[in-house]
Amino acid sequence: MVSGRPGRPAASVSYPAEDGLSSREALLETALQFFSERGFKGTSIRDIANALEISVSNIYHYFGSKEGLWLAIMEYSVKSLPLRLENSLLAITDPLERLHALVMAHLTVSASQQRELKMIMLDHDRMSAAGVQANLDIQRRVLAIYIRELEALRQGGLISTGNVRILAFNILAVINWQLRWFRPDGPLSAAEVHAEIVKFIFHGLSGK
Amino acid sequence: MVSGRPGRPAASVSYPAEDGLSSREALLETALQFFSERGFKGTSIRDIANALEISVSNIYHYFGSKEGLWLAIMEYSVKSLPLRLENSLLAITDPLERLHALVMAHLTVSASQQRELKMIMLDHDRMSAAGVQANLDIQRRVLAIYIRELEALRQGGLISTGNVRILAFNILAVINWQLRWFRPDGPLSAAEVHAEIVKFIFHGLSGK
DNA sequence: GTCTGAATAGAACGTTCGTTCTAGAAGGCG
DNA sequence: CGCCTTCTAGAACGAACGTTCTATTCAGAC
Repeated sequence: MVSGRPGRPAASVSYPAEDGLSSREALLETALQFFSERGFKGTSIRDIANALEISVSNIYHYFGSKEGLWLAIMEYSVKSLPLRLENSLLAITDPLERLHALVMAHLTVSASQQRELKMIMLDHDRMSAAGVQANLDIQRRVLAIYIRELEALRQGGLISTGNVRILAFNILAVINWQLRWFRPDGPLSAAEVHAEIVKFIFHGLSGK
Repeated sequence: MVSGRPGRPAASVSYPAEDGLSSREALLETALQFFSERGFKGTSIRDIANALEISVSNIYHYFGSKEGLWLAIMEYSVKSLPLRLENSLLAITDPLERLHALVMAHLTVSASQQRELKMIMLDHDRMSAAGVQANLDIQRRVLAIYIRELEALRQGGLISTGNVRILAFNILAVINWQLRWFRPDGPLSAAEVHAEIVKFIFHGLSGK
């Protein structure tokens, strides 16, 4: 024995984490904060470990690698996005109502998982194949859902567009862009922003 | 003298650059390509130098630092964006026509400087204060132009919105998002995409 | 009580990073 | 020609990076 205090924390003081989080949970939470603010390349594992005042060994113990940590965050959150969007459509048949429900569900998830969704939007960092592939896969599946719903609208004569794909990108644009500029602690409420976005998607500048 | 081939290239072969670009111009072009694809943090100066098969010393000779190279690209391109947008409005008085001209000008610049504008949109890389400040400054000035024009529309009773700021963000969303997904060499023409975007901004899903 | 495995610390490794330093080659000018 | 500035190469440096390794402590099973 040399010195220091390795091994489990002394039980009396809740050591590494704020609150009652386990080390693993604290790592996920802290990594999420850093990744969503500074991206994958912009965040070092020492940043994360130092913020929690623990050793970097913990990251390798729990997640194997830096990318494993990224994928673990994706796993418990963002990965479910396509399914959650599909679920919002289950009981609805009217095409316009379906799209409205889809957008609302998307905005709701955005509000509750702003940082997680920001992570997959910063795709210009290059992580190794598996990581970037997981990101792209989720984005593709979400895009496919929107295209499918818009195509139904178009065939029903409810919208007139030359290209549903461009339309889908435009809708995703306003939803995803909001992740960049909206501040939950700012002057605007999430409900207010969501209402404006929905209005813009369905009627553009001209309002309702 | 040891070996190798330092000094100016042998005049017969146009050495470092493809085509007739000077070393400085070739560096700007190559750096632009890397920065727009992989961001500031994701691009190393050795990436850039190796792609041109020259030494990293050139970057320090011409630009002083990695960030100086970034700022030089901004200087000769993106920095003029706010002015170019203002110029598009000079002869127009009708508020709706002004906004239309603004959007068209913005899309035109986007088409000719897609990579440059992408650079300032990847703001999640953290470069030192001066660099990130220049980025934010440009984005703020563009936002201010849109807000000013939308406010004029609102006061003229031509649009009904609860918040022109959100509206401005929504318009910037579709314009900037297009930088991410549009591929000039893809199946869609720029004109086609621009027309759809304008239609979406002014009328949303419902089309014209 | 002893053993085993999970959890943690801290040093160390090899690589890559941005940058600096030293020096050589070419061009312009007298 | 000789001189000075510009341009270029390449080695080297210190810091930071992701990762590995070794060692230690605690909790629980027996």
